[in-house]
Amino acid sequence: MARRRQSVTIKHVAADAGVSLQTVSRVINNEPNVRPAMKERVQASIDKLGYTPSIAAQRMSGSRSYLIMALNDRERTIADWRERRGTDWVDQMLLGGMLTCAEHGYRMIVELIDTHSDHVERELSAALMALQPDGVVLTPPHSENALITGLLADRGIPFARIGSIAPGPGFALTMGDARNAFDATRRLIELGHTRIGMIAGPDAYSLSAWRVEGWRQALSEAGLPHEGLCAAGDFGFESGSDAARTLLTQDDPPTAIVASSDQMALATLDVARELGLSVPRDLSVVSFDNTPIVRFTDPPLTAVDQPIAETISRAVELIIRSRSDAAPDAVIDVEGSLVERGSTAPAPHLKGVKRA
Amino acid sequence: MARRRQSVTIKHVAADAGVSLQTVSRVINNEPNVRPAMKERVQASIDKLGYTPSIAAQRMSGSRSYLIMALNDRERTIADWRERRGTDWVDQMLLGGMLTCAEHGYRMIVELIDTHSDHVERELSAALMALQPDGVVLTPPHSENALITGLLADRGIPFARIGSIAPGPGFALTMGDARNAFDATRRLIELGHTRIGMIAGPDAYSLSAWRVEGWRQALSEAGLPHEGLCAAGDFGFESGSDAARTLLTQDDPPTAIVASSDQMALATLDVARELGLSVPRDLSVVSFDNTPIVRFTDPPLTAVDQPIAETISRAVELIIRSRSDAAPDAVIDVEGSLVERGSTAPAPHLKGVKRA
DNA sequence: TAGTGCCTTGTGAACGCTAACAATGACAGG
DNA sequence: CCTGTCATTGTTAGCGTTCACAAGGCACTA
Repeated sequence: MARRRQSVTIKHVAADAGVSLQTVSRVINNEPNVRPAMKERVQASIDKLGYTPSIAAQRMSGSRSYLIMALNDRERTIADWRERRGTDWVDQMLLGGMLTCAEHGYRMIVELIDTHSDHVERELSAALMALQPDGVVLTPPHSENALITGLLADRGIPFARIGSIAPGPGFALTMGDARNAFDATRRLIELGHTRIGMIAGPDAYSLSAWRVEGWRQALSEAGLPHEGLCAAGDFGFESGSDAARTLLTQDDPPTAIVASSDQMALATLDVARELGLSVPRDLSVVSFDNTPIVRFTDPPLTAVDQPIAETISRAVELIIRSRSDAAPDAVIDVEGSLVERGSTAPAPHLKGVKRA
Repeated sequence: MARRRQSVTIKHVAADAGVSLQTVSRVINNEPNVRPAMKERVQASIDKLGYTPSIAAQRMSGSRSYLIMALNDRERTIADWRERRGTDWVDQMLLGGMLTCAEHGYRMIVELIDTHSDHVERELSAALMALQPDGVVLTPPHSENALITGLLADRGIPFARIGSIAPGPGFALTMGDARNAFDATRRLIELGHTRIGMIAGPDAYSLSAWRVEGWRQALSEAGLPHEGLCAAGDFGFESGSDAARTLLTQDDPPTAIVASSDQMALATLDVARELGLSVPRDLSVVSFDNTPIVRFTDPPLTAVDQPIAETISRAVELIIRSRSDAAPDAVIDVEGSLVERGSTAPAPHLKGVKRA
């Protein structure tokens, strides 16, 4: 009820140390021209009174807000929540991003915005005004949204596009999706598979396209077919079931499937079981993301490890550092890897497996 | 580089509408005494210019910050991240809390603080000053920390204690841990189990104690023993393995185990496999939390559904509403439930199962 | 008609902090 | 000894918003 003002302000510190406000401000911000003795005296007062600057006031006077805004797709986030899916992105983002922010004295705040909405610009603008972040991390599919990147570039706010390979304004951080899909497919080919299916992600995500591209290229190089072997989902479990069913119930079904997300791979395991196929004996499955869940499935999933947390962490560092350096837009490639578990095996010798 | 001031401020709106700043402010805050015609005119200017208030400035002048701070245990969060565990709390909190905040025009920001540190007060104080949140959500084990609750109560900041049943300052929101543990144990007894083990959480969490209490009470009521059947972990996978091993390698091992977290239940499945025990034939397992992962294990886990997201959501609503109403401290009980899956079955008929 | 009160709008001051500039002092070079 | 330069500190104004209060308008009453 009682509107409580800031308990200890810079004014109190200044009074206690017997100096001007500005001097205290200088100490707080570690500015160069302060005599060591003075600095020490002020610091003592700060410690004594337990003073911490208010970022609201700092931001007001044109300084940093020490806030990095992570922009996430609202639709997808809500869907994840409703269906009680694991939230691969959100938690990785938070953990990787928040901890890195904290290391540098920053904070991360997650903001949800609909990508497909007509109000993207409006909403983003509002969020920027309200929070005054020093930088923004864009996750797919926002990373590809020209309205968003344009607005941020216009305002001169440093930002990073996660999972986007296209050069352009801001930092682009890719996790090598094409290469990872290529390697995973290549591995399946080495295991003797000749019909290898792909469950792609939604079109709005350019990384979906890159994964499909890697898969297709590996097949081409080996002279294997890809026609009719690709079905698309939305990264979620349900859509994965549909896609897997489509692929596995066709005339000459694949003996291996690369799924563009862990959830869709889980769905593939379910569908396989339903069709009487044993994994990995009759069907090999490789998933993308390698979120914690895949270690505990039956069988544990061979997965492409997409180092999401590390990528976000890198993004945050780039943004924070870009304040001091002149910010050169750059494309950063974070290395992924294939983690082999129990869901992949040599191709079945008996061709044309019958289903239940 | 160029220090960019707020693009559209209240001043621009006032000029555009030809009124004073205060009038615009009144419209923004939906204050009563504004003539409809006036309100409409100002609103038109706001829409036209795409104006959004800066929360920094709002907070500066003593108004709300529209920020709710969620306080999480830093140690545990970092551990979750390092071990690539699923983050049951963080993502549920975010999803439940953030969405509810958004509905009311608020934002949620997650702040990590070490509970065991000597600097709790210091860190919390700093966070409060920096962010000026309108309310705070405390998750275990912070919910039990008198230093934290005391400080918040002193400052008159509304806050909620998640997973704490003790009355005291702030809202207490419990998920009925004791009752849920009781029900789960009761169910195992109905299935004919007579030796039922418990893998408890760490002492710092009072909900650990409540779960143990529920388990013990169910056993007592049925005249079953509990001595030597409880081992403690830290909610994480590794500690769960140790605890499960301790319970299952004793002379007269339990035929059913209630684990205080999904991760520890997963570990129990692993240890059972390692010892040559088949779940649920030789051993029934019930877990706590019901995070998404438990649907996909082998076998799928019977789990106590702790409605974390809903609880956080309730907490946020209480906090937001407490601004207007006089805030009566209250204890809210959110109903949990038992979700039966494949990891529970009637007690094995052959007693004294030998292990490999 | 003047007085009373409410409803509506406007006016300064303040919130906590920093940028820009001014002022002070020390020290070196001429 | 004077002057210029640099390092250090202080002073003023302003960031965008709301609070407390003042002022004006109108309707109704006496």
